[in-house]
Amino acid sequence: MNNIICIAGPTASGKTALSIALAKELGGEIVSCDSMQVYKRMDIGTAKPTAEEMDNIPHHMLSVAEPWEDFSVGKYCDMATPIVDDILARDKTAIIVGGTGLYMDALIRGNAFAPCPSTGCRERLEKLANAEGIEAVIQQLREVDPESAQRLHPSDQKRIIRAMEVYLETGKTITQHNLETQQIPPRYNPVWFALEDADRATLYERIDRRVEEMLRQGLLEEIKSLLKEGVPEKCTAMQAIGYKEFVDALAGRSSIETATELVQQASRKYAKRQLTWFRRNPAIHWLRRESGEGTSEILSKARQVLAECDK
RNA sequence: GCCUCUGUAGCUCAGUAGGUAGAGCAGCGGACUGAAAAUCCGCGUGUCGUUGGUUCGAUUCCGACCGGAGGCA
Repeated sequence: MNNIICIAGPTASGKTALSIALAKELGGEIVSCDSMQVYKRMDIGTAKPTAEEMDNIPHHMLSVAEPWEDFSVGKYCDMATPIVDDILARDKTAIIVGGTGLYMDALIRGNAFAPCPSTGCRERLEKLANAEGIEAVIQQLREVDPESAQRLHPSDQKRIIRAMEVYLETGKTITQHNLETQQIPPRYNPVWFALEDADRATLYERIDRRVEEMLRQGLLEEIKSLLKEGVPEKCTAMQAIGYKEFVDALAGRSSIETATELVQQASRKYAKRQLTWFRRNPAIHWLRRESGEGTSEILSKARQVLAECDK
């Protein structure tokens, strides 16, 4: 009997509904795996489940950080791992659900991340890149970690700086670090699910409708009050889809209509990237939603897979 | 009714002095090890409005027709 279940899938694919239905059936608890639902007071735009939807099923890792905090995969794993262990210790099923593939993989594999101390090292590298161009950082990286310098695209400034930072902070190259973490066997062995629509257009329609629904539920008010309490416009949380675009509109840099379309479009692209991430996970059982199918059909498909796994 | 402009990718538009065409956006595919709802890479998907004519060859030149915009009546 496997007592960890992962539910992945693109945005607006029905992960929340499935996870709660499964939790009721199995006596499980839900661990959210979403890089934006961790922030407090960002409820509507991140599509957090409401108290009514949760229906008394325990939910973890929702609203655990302040919007101005810099959250990260590392923090997520540090917080979520003991929660999962506790659920298992109480002999209940842990249902890990969310759309942030990096976080989910890291939690399951028990990744040890290269430390990220705030010694100003990253800032210095960023300054160098801005002043002399990223080529200067690539040059440094090439000397200590030629594999990374070769592997990373010259335009991918973020990863180039990160690679150099890891070396400067730890004395070990990120190449070596990655190699070592790959050797470690996964911490957990879950049953993997991911949701997918038979027809991409159906997903896109659902995304469009959901953005409109968020506006009706008061997304603009939510954003206004975050700004009012002093959450900086450029912090990580405000980079979330549905926030950055409406921040621009509220500041008069675009219209609400334009922002709405941008949010819908960004969500479509995001859904595509999520699917790309999950597709390369061979352990995933894909729950394919044919047109017109709802949560009950998906739930019974999941049930079948679980029965197979129990044999 | 007449005159002028216009019709090329899903959208906005280039272009071919006649040799079946290319940009941006959209879309599709991929990468991803402490910002990941972030960041980055790759890929043109086409009855060139329709139909005749000229031509070895027409999206390109000529005619007619159809659709759109404007002007004169």
